[in-house]
Amino acid sequence: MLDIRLIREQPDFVKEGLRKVGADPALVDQVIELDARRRTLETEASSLRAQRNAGSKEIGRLKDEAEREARKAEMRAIGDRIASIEVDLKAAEADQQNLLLNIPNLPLPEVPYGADERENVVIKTVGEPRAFDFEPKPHWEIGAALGILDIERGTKLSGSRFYVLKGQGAALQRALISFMLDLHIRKHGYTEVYPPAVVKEHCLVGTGNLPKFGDNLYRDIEDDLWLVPTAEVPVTNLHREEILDASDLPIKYVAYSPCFRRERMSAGRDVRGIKRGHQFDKVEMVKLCTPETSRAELDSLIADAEDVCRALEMPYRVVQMCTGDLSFVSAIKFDLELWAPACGDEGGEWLEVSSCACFTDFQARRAGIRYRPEPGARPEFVHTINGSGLALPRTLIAVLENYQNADGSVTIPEAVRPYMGGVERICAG
RNA sequence: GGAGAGAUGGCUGAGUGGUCGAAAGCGGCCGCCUGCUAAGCGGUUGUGGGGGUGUUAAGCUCCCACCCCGGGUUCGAAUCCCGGUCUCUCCGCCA
Repeated sequence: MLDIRLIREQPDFVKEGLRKVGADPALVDQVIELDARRRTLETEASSLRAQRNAGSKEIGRLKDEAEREARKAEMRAIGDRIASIEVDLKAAEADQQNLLLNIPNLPLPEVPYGADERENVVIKTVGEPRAFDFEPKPHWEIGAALGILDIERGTKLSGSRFYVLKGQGAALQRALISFMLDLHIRKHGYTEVYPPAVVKEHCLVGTGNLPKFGDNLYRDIEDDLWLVPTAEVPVTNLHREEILDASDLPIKYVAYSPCFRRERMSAGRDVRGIKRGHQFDKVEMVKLCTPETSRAELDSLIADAEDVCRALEMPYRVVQMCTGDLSFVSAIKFDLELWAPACGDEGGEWLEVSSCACFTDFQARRAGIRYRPEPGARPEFVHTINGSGLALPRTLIAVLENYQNADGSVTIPEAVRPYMGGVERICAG
């Protein structure tokens, strides 16, 4: 959510930002209009309440019965006026809030301008795709042949976009999760969190998934709860409606969680293999920090995510999103992509395994996460940052495809072997 | 799932219709005092919104809302009534 004061005081600046991300700048004028109406009603209601408060206090002191009754009638009339203004005021507040919740974040000045994903910028590419002396197979063939991936039975259980990992396949995924968690906890200084995978609506409003993107979420209507699409949601909301001490910042959390997405908008896309499922696992890093440090904290979070790619010894690249491809909540965003040599239509594909972004105070304002810069100072909103470290099925895909051997076996990356009980390769049978 | 108790400021905890944004204590901050520390003394200490003044600053000032949330009664609600959420205790069930 944008600061209404910023919109009010620098409407042209906000419009320019909205234009860059492809949003309608007219939203600014709409919000300003609603805000003016809201403030008029607010002023009116508050002065009437002041009158009633003063009048009511007086009634308490009056002794003359007739005088009291006269005063009561007067106050009753004011009360009626207040009630009717309050109806309008509540509506105005709701309208304004509603509109504000649907306005995207503004891009940082450094974000390259572009209309859509075609104008994203590859920042760097690390590692060389391996030269195969045989035709590399896609992961769904490798997995099926090794008996570690069963897409048919996943579909039998739960429908399309579900799969089952078995034996060493399941073990490998579990090993990757443990490996990543330990790396971030021990080497990068994150605190591990195990959050609920089911949350209340306000958490999703806090992170910006609602009200706009509800159709990508699974929901339990019975208890009015939602399945999380990422651990970002519960972890960011950990400190919702809190005022943190400046000395507590930055807060660095890493969480493993299952993620659930309906993927209705991507029907027909990525149908082959396990690249895009309704349920997947992810290790997610979340930071809360001061505005002054957020840009540097984003860079270090990206470095932490990259460290996973490096440790797994697979080619990867970092892509910066242009203004037109930023998400609703991001002010700046970088994707990490692992190379998968046999995915895609023609000989390999970069798989998005992490999306690292700074949300400035956009989420913090929605979730009410503040900090006190100095003892006694006015609270300010923190900046939130997050990124995967990394997303699981895709990392698994990359391992299977990059580390496959001519005989159909898959070598386990060295860094993961301790988490696989020392197993060095997965073989058929 | 059944029965009961409760939810007040950073914390503990008073307050049952007006003078309560809320006693007291603790903690925090500022100052005084004191070889140092501790103790002591004085002051101060919630959040949000709106108006005025001011350079769309700092500051000053006035008002409103908030005692879990949402309704209701009343001239007036932390206080009374209804609904909800959460916590605790006991019973049942259970990985």
